[in-house]
Amino acid sequence: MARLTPERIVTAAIAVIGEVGSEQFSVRKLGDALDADPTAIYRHFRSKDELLRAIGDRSLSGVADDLPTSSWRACIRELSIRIRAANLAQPALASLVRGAPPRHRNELLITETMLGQLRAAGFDAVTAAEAYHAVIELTIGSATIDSTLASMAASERDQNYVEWRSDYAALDAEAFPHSVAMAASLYPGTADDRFAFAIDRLLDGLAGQLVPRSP
Amino acid sequence: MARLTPERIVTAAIAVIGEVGSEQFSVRKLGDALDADPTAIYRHFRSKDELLRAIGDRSLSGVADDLPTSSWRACIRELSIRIRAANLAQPALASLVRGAPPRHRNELLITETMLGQLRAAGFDAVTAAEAYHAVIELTIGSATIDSTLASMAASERDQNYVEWRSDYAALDAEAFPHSVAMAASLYPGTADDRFAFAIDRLLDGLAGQLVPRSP
DNA sequence: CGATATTTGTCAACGGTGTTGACATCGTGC
DNA sequence: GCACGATGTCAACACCGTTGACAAATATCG
Repeated sequence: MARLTPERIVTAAIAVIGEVGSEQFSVRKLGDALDADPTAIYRHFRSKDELLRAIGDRSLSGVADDLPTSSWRACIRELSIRIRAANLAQPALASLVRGAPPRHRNELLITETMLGQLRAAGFDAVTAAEAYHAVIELTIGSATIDSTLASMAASERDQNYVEWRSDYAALDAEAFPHSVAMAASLYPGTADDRFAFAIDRLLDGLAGQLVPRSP
Repeated sequence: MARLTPERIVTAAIAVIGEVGSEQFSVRKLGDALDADPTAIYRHFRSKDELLRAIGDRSLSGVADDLPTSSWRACIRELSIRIRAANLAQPALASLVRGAPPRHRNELLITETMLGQLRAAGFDAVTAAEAYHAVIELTIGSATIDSTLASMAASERDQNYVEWRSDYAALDAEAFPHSVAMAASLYPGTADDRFAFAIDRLLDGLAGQLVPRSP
């Protein structure tokens, strides 16, 4: 019987990443966690990158389940919030999104769901595609920027915000008047709040593209 | 006289990245390009990460110069397009944006410019901060997603699009009806076009937050 | 100028990485 | 039972970022 399977490897890899962080994750550590020779992994994945993609897809499982059906906006909003959360929890997802189109199961499900919602909302094919790309870009960008912060404890995170704001406040007020004046207002709310604001404004703008003259 | 300076090192590093790509960039290759021992670099930068940040800031030079003054939307639009272009040309910028707030000169200049435009447009401090974060998130996300494609030749890139669309078209039409139906419409226009659409819709949404009852 | 102190470049080395090829072992189909 | 392919093991390759000890060059000061 095969002791190792792709599923077991991915599960163990997620556990290892949870312990040591995605930066320090290595094939050798994964081998140790599996009580197997590190190179045995290469019997199931062609490369570490392929393994990372599988990890990414795993962490997207369930993301498109039980979404709100009240409106296309509510559905896409919730979906993008979940995608962002999955990315924050699992930075390995980054390697899945880099340039390559969705090829794995859960990715395809996300695309299908979003395209379906946009079409049902009344967007024509090209605009729906553009809107889809826009939502994904914003979601990935937010996750990328917040990823370092998300891996910190809440208190440490707050401490960072305090420091950053005082850094801005300490700038040369002549060269950077607005930064200084707004120092206290920067990084408002939580990172989740800021993303909610951003996606809501994007959805506002997208809604404006809909049926300019029908009702 | 000091043969090596931070400026020379950064310049050489950008050249090396241009040749071998940012993935393959290493301190040893940089040392070769400088005709110096690789470890000499550590006399000028504490770590490779610090060097990457300096590279990032260098590639942002001029990004905030001569921006359109016709409207806040035109200004922010152009600025974000330039930031995205800089990120695509120089993937090392990614390490600059990950979680850390702007600390280098050009980054601070970008923040200052954008905050100033938003305040002048009439946004209150908190909303201006939220809008700033939203624009940056979308810009970084688009650059992240497009970075792999941007490093390819135009013909190769087109070839990729063709393949991806046919991948979608070949999906199971029962499980992924919208993906199949819209296969030909996916990845519309150029990546630049798609970003322009996205930033315009986000700016639409942000404009909707302005003075709901004044004029 | 000379002597001294600090900065800068060189070298060897450490501990780590992803990956490959040769070899042994195991489970399964004939 | 045997052969064969899939899987696990081991040693090794070619890299990587980084550090410490030492030499050369430069700056500082009497």
